[in-house]
Amino acid sequence: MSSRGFPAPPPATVRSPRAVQVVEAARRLLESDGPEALTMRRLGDVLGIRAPSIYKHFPGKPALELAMIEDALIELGTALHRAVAGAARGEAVPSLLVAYRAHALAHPNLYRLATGAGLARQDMADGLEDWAGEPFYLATGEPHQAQALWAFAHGMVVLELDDRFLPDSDLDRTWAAGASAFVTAAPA
Amino acid sequence: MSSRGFPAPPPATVRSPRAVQVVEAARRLLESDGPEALTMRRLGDVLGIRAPSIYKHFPGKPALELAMIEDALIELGTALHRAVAGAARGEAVPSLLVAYRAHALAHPNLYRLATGAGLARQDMADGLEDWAGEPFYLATGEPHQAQALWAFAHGMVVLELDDRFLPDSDLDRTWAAGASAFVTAAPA
DNA sequence: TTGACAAGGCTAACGCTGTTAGCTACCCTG
DNA sequence: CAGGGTAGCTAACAGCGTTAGCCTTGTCAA
Repeated sequence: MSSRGFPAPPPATVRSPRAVQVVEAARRLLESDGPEALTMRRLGDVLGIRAPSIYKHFPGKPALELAMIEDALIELGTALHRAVAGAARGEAVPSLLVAYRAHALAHPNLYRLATGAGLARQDMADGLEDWAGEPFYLATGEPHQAQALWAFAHGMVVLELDDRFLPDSDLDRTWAAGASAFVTAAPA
Repeated sequence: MSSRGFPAPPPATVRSPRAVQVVEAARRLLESDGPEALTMRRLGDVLGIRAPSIYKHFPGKPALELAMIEDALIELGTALHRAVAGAARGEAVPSLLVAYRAHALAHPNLYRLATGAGLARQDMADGLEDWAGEPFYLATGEPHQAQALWAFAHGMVVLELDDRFLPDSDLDRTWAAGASAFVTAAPA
């Protein structure tokens, strides 16, 4: 638990100082210029290095992406845990959804990277994904409700990021509709 | 409406006979060998053709993917319209969700292609996306409920396809939890 | 002081990707 | 029989992730 009022994330994978710099540069590149800009050669340019030298710090691009995803999950999990820990009684679900949406929309490219297909989940720090998803269980108190609420939040975010809703949609109301659905359906 | 009991899809883009063959081959390749196998050269091999010759039929890979996505949306929309049209009173939402899940899991790679980021939506046949999403409005009777239900279904499918749920999850129950949440929250 | 070794950079190159340019052969129409 | 469209071809380009092999620098022990 600790003084922050919610459980600490599992220990992150250790990284050399230079590896930390590489991840930071990769993240800036991804967030500012989009996923197609995250290229070993362009990342090398940012670092003042040739692309093959990056392989001195990470065995390949997937490993580098995994490091970025670990950071992203820690930050997202922290935001979600804080949201439910600080919510008034009965307000956990709406508070969680607001935090989820805000965090994802604030880091759209990182969110897409972390939730995209084809990532080597078995190489991720043990328990990190579970810890990041725990707030959904804390807010609903029931595992299937938690999974369903998570699916709703994730679906909303990806559809919103991809501009898949009708142009004049009032998405605040759609999020509210989902929140109230899961609140009224919550077990006693 | 017509005799099928639900509105017909908007007219599809016209394709030359050879273009139809190209799309069919591309679809078989994608469904059987996954997205990384859908390559212009490999597609050419399947067709007994060199990769540059494909450009006689489609201006580029995105246009070819768009054609595949149009087919996918027509099929998905047909399945969803049929599900709500044939559902007993009050059973529209569960019936819709069952059809959505079944269709997506039956064509996982095509579903991912159609719902992935970065597709040129403005080039798609007018009204096709709206028509395919219409069953969600028909099942809920309210636009924000419809969007929220769609987000839940899409989120469930992508999380299920990506194996992001805990290994021993009973996903039938999770789908049921979402269905009942939206049913009990539905307006009078 | 010197030798060994690791860390971290480099160039050259490979096989893959989507794509373009330019050529050629066939077929249908006038 | 000429012209034009259709549909194939080869060669090539730039960019991708990645590997092999080399070299310099710094540290640390003998």
